[in-house]
Amino acid sequence: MWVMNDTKNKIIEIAKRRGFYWKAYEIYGGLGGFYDYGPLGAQLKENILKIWKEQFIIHDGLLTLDSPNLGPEVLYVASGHTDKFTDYMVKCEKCGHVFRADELLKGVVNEVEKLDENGIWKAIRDNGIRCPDCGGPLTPPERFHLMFSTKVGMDKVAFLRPETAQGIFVNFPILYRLNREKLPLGVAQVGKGFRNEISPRQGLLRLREFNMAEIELFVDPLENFPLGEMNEVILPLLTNTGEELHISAKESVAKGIVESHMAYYMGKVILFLKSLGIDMQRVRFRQHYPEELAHYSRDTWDCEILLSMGWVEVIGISNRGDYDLRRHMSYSGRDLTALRRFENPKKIKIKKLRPKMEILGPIFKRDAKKIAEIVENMSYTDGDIYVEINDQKVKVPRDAYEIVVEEETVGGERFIPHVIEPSFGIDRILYAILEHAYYERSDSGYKVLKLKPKIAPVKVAVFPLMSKEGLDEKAEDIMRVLRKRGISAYYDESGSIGRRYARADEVGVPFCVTVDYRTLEDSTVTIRDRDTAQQKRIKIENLPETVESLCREEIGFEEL
RNA sequence: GCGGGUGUAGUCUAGUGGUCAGGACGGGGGCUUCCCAAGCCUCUGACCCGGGUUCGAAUCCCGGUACCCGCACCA
Repeated sequence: MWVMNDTKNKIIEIAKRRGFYWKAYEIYGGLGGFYDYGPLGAQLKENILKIWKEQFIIHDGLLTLDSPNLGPEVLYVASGHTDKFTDYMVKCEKCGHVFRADELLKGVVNEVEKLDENGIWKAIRDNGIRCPDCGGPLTPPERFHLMFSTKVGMDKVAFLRPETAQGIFVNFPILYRLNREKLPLGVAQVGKGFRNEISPRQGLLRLREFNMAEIELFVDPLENFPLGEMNEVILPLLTNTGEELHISAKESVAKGIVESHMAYYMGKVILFLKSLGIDMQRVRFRQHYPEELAHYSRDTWDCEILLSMGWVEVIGISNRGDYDLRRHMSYSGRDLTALRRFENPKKIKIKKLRPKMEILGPIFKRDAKKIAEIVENMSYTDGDIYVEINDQKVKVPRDAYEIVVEEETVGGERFIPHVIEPSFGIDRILYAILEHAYYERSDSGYKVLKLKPKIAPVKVAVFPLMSKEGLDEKAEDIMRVLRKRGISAYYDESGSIGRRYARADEVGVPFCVTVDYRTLEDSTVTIRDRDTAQQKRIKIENLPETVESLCREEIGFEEL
């Protein structure tokens, strides 16, 4: 374990020294759970997100949404977060241990979740509950809010979003229309989330402000999702019954282990992580135990990556059912349903009431028209009808209407879509990439980040073998040409050539170009591959193109 | 939030109640016979913050803050 922990410390050291990330606000002593991304880290994050957007948004034609970080109180009341995100904590006065009050009262009091602060305190005293560790007396409960709150304007309570998802749910009707009223409808949002963690730890792994990329896939629960290209992707599964399986996505659905939409995304996640350079031997999907599920979730599979501190959740795929839309419907009063179209529109015969005006008229005079309207819209009935009009109940006799049978065509039925939510912790993924990319060369012990060219923050370093006799100017020219092609490049003439290679390796620069004396004779340069330290010589005029295809991973270095 | 530990240049670290806080690596400049962190010269730069004890505190004490480990928490 200490060996593994060592890796973590080395990553932290490089991250700070070379500019990937570091604790925020350090000159004021720092602030727990907040980090700055430095030049390399910010670029790395951007590259990760670019690939994410390509694979999840563009490839699948999802809609993108960019909604605010702050939301009104009612939004989070409806979502269930104000309830579920507030814990009442009690502390032992003797040994100082802190407990969740609801945990202590479970089994002692019915409907613990309905108790407020006073109710909890009363229940603790009435039942003589004491510290489970040492038997000491407990303090009154204290609220601990896991959402950051603030005021909008003078006094309107608002919360910073703990997930980007709610912004998508409340926009379902618009998005549904923009998708031409078709399901499945996938909406993606990349942005920040905020959670006031009790104790943020482990650097980038537990942040109070973090980067997330979320998809809400609205589906018809009656429809099975075709897995397409994901059919044969092998999923490493750990079920909540403790079963470990390596089976294809297709099989996982066929065996009833994974719901089809979720299986599709699990396949995509595997391909995504592979393209980021994550070691597939250290990836698994772990199914949540029923008691572990979030308040909105019916089933959750966490994608976990093995890091030096153990298995770490980086992506969660949840089946949120119709929880969110149902809640927002009831709190907002808006219709958030979708239409399930029948393959063949159904003809339905319905019995309706048709008022007979010749009878209603004489009885009700002026009110006859209004009463007729009411009767017309009533569901089928027989016998005398009582109708309320002008605050009075009046009797419509049976002979004042007749029963007719009408045929209607029904095109479909309305239902609340279910939501499948793959949610990506970008900061955790970024950290996992660094750990999996890190190694020390066996011969020299030098540190290397074997970042894939696609995500490497810097693609090329250009060196003059010596900074004289025009080699330096030539090298700087080459760097400028590369930059103009949109390739992130830097120039380095400081120190020996070996040191410059080492410096580049440590931050994962995949390719180094060196201008030497032969360059002046035949306009060729050497290009060096980080992972093998091998060099090839190519013409300067071909360099930008070559580097471009290398960085797009269209060709490998060995093919040069 | 609790218990334990830690906090010295960009990084890793030495150190003691009392001269100028030492080293290594890094970084800048220069020299060099220059393709994998070579060498030499030179420069750069630190005692987490606040209070207390003391003639004197980076060192001891208290508080804060941050990190690490454990507990708890982690929708």
